[in-house]
Amino acid sequence: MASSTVENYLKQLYLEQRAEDGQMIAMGRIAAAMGVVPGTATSMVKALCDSGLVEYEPRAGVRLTTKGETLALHVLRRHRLVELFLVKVLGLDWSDVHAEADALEHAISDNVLERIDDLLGHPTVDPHGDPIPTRKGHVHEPRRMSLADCEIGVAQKITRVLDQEPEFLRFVGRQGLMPGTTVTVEKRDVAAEAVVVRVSKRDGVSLGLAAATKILVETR
Amino acid sequence: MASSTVENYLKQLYLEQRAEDGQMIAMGRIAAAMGVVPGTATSMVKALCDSGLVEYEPRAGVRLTTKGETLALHVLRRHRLVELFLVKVLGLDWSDVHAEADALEHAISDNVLERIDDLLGHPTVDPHGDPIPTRKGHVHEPRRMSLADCEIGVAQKITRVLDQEPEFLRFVGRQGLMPGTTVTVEKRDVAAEAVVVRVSKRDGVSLGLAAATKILVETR
DNA sequence: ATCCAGACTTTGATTAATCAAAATAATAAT
DNA sequence: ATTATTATTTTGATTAATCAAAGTCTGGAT
Repeated sequence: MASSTVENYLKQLYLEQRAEDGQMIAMGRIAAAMGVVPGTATSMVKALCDSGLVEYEPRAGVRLTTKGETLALHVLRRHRLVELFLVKVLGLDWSDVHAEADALEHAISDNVLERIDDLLGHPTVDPHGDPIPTRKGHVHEPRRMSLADCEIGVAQKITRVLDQEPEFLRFVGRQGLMPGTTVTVEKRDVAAEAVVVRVSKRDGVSLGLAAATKILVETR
Repeated sequence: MASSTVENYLKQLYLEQRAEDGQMIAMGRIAAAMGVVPGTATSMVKALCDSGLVEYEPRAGVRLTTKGETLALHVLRRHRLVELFLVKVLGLDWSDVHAEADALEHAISDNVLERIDDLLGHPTVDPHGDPIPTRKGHVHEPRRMSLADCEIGVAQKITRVLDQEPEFLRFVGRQGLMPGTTVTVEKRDVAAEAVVVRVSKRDGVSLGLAAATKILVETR
């Protein structure tokens, strides 16, 4: 059995790998992501390598093996199903569930997880729009188009919010920019790093380019 | 924050203390209950003593302090609410939930726990009839009367089953002796260590005295 | 009173995960 | 090409939890 620590490293490696698009992940990144000093990451990654969960080239970086990726996806499945469960069944606020799920994802058996999956009706995305890997460890990560680069003046459906920080999520919720909502980008000023978005009939919400990048959409 | 290990020792100490009726608990008992060698229990108990969670007298035994008992009751509250939740909301079998709850009880935040409590309507007992401690850490442990010592020929309501072994629980379930059921003890042969119980209109179920001791009742 | 058996404690090692700080390699700047 | 900067790896220690095995009580049995 993989320890919680091992599961967390694998999950984080998977997320970094997605963000960095398949390259080897620099040791500094994973150390920062895990909140440990670099030396700790080095020795942990070596151990993961010995277990066949990652490939590790000293001074080049680290990459998940197929085995490691499968395990990472199982952890991610638990995490995201738990998040949705906490929102849908227990009524927690979507800005809180990330932290709760980080604890629960290591304590849930397959048996319990599948009951949760049944209860939720085999959902495909969590409350932030992140895709839920299947039992077999498959994920559909669709092409990424955000409020920062989608077409202007055309109706867009918000599908995903790429930041788990409670503060950001509360902001998004306040502005009604949660997954499922239909919006239109009114103008985008790259120099000023500002994007103005119209939500339903209300007047435009303006947000920074960095924030806009974290809100993914799909043309309706 | 108390580690899962510390929480488990406290929970076990509480349960042993209930079973042994307030005496000091022998180190051998707690070692056996935790499944560790005696030396491990000694050093762990010393650590608990340093944290003010137990009183420890070398070669005399160990006893929870008020602080330790409060913490133990919080763990037990989590355990029992989770058990009931697993049965009522996720539909797990009552013979499986003990093991599941052992893992989950350390990963559940107060916030999530209180939502579960709300969802279940502030229950007072878990699926085995064990009382659920309140948020403040109070438990009502009623006087214990079992199928082995209750009055014969009088209707009794089963209130509690004192064994978490899946095999025993499945037997109890098969015979319809779960908490809530009304039964009557027909005869009891102490020499033969046998008890015959009538469940509803069906014919008598006979069980050993040891098993009868583990099924608590309350005269209707 | 002495001895013995069983319960308990000590001691020394081990494993997983971590940090601090020193050493090393690779990259960028002059 | 040499130097300076930065990332990474090593080394040595630490903490929590554990075991194995050796040592020590203590309460009966003789």
